[in-house]
Amino acid sequence: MSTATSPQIIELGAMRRICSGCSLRELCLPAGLDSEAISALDEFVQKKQDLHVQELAYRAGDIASNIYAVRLGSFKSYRLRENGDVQIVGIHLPGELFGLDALASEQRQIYTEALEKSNVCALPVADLERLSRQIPAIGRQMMRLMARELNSSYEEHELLANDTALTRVAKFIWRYVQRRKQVGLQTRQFDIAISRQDLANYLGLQVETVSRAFRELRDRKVITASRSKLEILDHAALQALIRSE
Amino acid sequence: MSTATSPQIIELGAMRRICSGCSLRELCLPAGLDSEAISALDEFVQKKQDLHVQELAYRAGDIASNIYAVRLGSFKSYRLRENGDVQIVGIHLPGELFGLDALASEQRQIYTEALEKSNVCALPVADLERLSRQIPAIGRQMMRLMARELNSSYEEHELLANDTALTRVAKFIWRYVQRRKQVGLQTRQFDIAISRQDLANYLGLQVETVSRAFRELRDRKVITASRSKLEILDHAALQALIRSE
DNA sequence: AACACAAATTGATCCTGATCAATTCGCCAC
DNA sequence: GTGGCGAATTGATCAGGATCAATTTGTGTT
Repeated sequence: MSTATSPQIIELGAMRRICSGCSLRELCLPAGLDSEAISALDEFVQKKQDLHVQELAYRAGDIASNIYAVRLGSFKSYRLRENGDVQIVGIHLPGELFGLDALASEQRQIYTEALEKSNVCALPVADLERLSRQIPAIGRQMMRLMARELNSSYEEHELLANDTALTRVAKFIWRYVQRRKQVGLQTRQFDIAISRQDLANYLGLQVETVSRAFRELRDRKVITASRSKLEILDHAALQALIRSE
Repeated sequence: MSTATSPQIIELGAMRRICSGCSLRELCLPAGLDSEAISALDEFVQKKQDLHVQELAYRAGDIASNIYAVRLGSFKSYRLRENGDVQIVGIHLPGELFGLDALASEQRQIYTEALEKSNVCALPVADLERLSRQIPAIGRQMMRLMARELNSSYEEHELLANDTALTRVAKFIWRYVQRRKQVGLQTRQFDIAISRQDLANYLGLQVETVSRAFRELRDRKVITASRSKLEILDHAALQALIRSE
């Protein structure tokens, strides 16, 4: 039961204080930077932060003082609709950045909340701006990361505009697995801290529909799933489901 | 009949070659920059470009060499789905930038096509990068513009995940009007170059459903609409429709 | 002015996913 | 281990929008 989480714990132990020693450096802000640039980053990336379940990294209306890199755990970003309902607009996994949307000292438009016990690097925006003036590569990397965000927002648009419930869920799982693979996490069986309710909300569906999609995938022997435990039985079948749309 | 377009023609005449004299400078890249920074921009923003209906500013796979500012006309950005279908992910109006998603010399992921006879400023990315090294304010402005893009992608997520067909159409029209207001264009009656088909595609609906939503809005005396001519009869009612979701 | 063609509208029916309503399951506290 | 509670599942019904099928309407052309 606890085997699914143990690789993460080992990884946490291996992490160093700073980018140079961080196992996520290839995927995070330092990706593609030379060692000089990374050393410069190291001086600023000292602020690490633990967050417990449901703790907010920031709330809408806050002045954006940091961007964040997920070291461990996961997060959801959400807006509050006119009627007070939550709309989840993003999920953040280890090695990914969040809070980029409020760059250049604007006010936060969204809330970002830990889905489980998590740990982040907080990167002060002011430092980053100063730094990218000294080292252009860092500014360029920031741009690249924001561009990546934009591109994945297009993928989301596509999913929400056209895909059936089953396809949405299958795509979500597939992409989730790909993102885990990126950072060297287990891709066969693992925990997803995201509740069915949150997943439904994010995918523009109802909980019941998501539940039925899971059952369908279980019936087709593509996955096994019980609460937060997920096991991919047939990666190929999952991919096939997505391609056929 | 042609009265709806004549304000635009007058505006075109008033435009200068460069940012300093451009009527859109308050909303475009130069927004918030001091006159020194704008002068620096002026040296690079010389490349203007006319595009005819259906002409592509760029296609997926291209190396991104420019970002674009719409001076006149409108554009749609789209992805090609696995099955070859188009998925429109963005609409660009005068005073807005597009092509930001491929910053930092990545390959284009999307196509951007003129919806009508249009005119853009093409800003070479290489120049911009050099420029923002000299003048930090320009780099910061770029960041701010990308952040704005991200935030509007969250609004789109919300719309696609939760809103009914009528609300989607009402929101689209409302936001479209707000964007026109921004740049000082008519907000009571005007042309929308976007076809019902494209609008449906963008909003994740079928053409017939969009058509029925227009009829509903017409029945409620909120708008009049015939093909591309649109008139807002009751701004307040339109806004009320959106708020009630 | 009449024609031709594409775009938009309208109508009828179908189907996917929403909604309403119980259970059942997993997990934590004691 | 047992109890309790929220999360998830399952079932039955409903409805909003998709789909299929004609028309109608605009618009540009000769």
